[in-house]
Amino acid sequence: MAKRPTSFDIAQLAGVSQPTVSRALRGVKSVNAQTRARIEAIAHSLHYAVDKHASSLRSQASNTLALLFFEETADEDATINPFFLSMLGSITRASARAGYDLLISFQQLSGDWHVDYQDSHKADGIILLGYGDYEAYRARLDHLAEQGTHVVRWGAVGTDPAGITVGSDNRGGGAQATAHLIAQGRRRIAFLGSADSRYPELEERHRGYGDALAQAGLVADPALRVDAITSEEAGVEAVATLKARGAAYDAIFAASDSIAIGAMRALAAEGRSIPGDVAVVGFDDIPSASLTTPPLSTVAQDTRQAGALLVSTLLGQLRGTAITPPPLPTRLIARASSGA
Amino acid sequence: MAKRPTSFDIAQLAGVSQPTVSRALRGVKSVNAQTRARIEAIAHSLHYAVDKHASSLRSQASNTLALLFFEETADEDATINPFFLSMLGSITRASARAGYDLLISFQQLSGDWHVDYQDSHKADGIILLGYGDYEAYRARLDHLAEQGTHVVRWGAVGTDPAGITVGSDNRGGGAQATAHLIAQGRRRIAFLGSADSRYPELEERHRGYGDALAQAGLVADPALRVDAITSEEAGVEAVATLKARGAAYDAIFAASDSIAIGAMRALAAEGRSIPGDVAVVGFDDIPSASLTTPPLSTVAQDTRQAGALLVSTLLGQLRGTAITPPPLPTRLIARASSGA
DNA sequence: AAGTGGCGGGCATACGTATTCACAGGGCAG
DNA sequence: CTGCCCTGTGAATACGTATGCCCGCCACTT
Repeated sequence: MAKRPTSFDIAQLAGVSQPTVSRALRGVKSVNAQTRARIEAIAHSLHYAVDKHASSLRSQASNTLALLFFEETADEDATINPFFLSMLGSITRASARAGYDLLISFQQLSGDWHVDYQDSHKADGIILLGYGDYEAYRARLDHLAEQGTHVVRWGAVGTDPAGITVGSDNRGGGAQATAHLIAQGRRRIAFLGSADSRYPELEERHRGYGDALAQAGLVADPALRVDAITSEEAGVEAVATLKARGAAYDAIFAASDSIAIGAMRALAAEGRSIPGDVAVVGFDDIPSASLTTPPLSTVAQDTRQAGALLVSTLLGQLRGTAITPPPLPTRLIARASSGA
Repeated sequence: MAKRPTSFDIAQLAGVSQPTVSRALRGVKSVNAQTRARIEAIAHSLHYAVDKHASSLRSQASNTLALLFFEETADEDATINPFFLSMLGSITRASARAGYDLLISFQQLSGDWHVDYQDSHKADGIILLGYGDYEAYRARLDHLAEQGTHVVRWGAVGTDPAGITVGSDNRGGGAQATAHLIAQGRRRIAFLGSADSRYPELEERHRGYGDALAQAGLVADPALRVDAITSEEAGVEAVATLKARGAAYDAIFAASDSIAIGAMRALAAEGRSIPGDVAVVGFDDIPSASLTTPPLSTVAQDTRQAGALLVSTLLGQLRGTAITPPPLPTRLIARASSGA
């Protein structure tokens, strides 16, 4: 009574053998419908649940996915990028819906996560989340690929050199944001982000920025491009850099909301009005974006779809039907910061 | 070469038996130091990692914890309470530090999560997170307790009738917030939350509110207490309710930041200035709190400690040294919304 | 009447590790 | 010199499930 029931117990009560119980509960069709029903009834009444470890050991499949968040630093209170956090929900749900458990962990780019999950059979597949210097872990990704480990990343579709990547249409989103600013009559639009290939999604957003400028017959002024990697501090510094350069600008397209929020704070400190003096558009639509003063216009990524797509792509890989899905469309959300 | 190495492979290479490998890698002291060193070297060079499922099956311990977020609704885009999300980091880290993997999932209060984890051996212990009608899942908690499942909840310490609970000093925090408002010269302080025993943490915060009023020789006016369960909508409605009642008030203590943010929005819509007409204090210090206009004063819970404490308490239970830790201290963060 | 296929299900075994027991050899006290 | 304990290690086995293989039976062909 105190012990957990096993498939043998069920078998005995049902008057069949243990393998039949196993087959019945997993829906193998070679089991007679009546027999199955009887077994299921007994299993249910005993609160029987398949022992996950025994099952995984035998079948060599853990029915588990791992979600790895990458952090730039080992800092304990480093807050995870809110955008990735917002994908947590949809990933969790999509994973559950597919019948997979989800392991979660935070990793440094430099750690040896690439060994842990593969070799211990903890998970059948891995989802990687986090901006970060791509080159820094490319070697590890390649290593995983060699081993046949299944990995999906959220990143810049079609640009990443290795592995399967799911992502938004960053270039299109960058163009949307920039075109929107142009439509508001802005002409001197600064780009706060990175055109560096180590950050492919930011690079793509910068390309979109260039696309929109070109479309409007404008020329991108190098003096208006400032490097900034996703964080509020980076946004603050970027605005300081613009000031130091003496650059004149009437709008900012920030490659992420975090940068945008930092930039807005810095602008306010400089006494420049938003959107009067400077219109601002961000990227990601994190929850805080609607609470800033003024509320931040931004390019929303479809996080709900994103999670589902990450999981389904990964499962496709597991089943051998690997596909690289097309980029997800983005959506411009015009709030007050861009003067809409 | 293509196959994962097993402990037998290591054993063969080291010229010992498989059990010795098992012992060596787990640090059992009966293994000769030289032998151990040799085994470890070989294991490392082969990228060997213990198969989690085989290990768990044999030892009957999964070395895994489960983190369950409770949601009120089955709504797909329901956003998780940001406060709980902020504990994710510290829980994840604390769990990893203790050598445990962490499974995560979202559950409806009404689901049958109480069966899944216990009976399938997925996890050695469970961490429950989420406000919610306590009565609704009390039966399930009791059920788990009977089975000897190890569970820890984040909640109201000492008030919850069953199971081990870790939580902040909600009563003290409520008093801090209220006393702060009184110190700002406010006398008609509304409480937006719940004094209902189904939400013990909110009830405790209300008690603290009462404590502070009494301390100042003030009397709690029932007309100033409005029910609101953690959400921005609830905050909006609560302010509407106050207006409908024609209640006069010069301050609001909201039992959570979400409520406070909703309330501030409603106040702004009514044309009342913050903190001029109404001072506002929230609870939780969610990330958005510093971005509102004006920035929201609030009572911060120590989420970092919280995660560590949840995990260590749970592990204590597993080891049979169960203790109920004292409530964590809270900290008042005075921002502009309270007129500081 | 003798094949011929399914269908349903039992038997044996494998998955990779941890643990119990037994045991060899050496040191040491009697 | 004998018995005894201690240190290290090997042999055997258990954990609970999934799966390959085989077999008995019945319904149909020819």
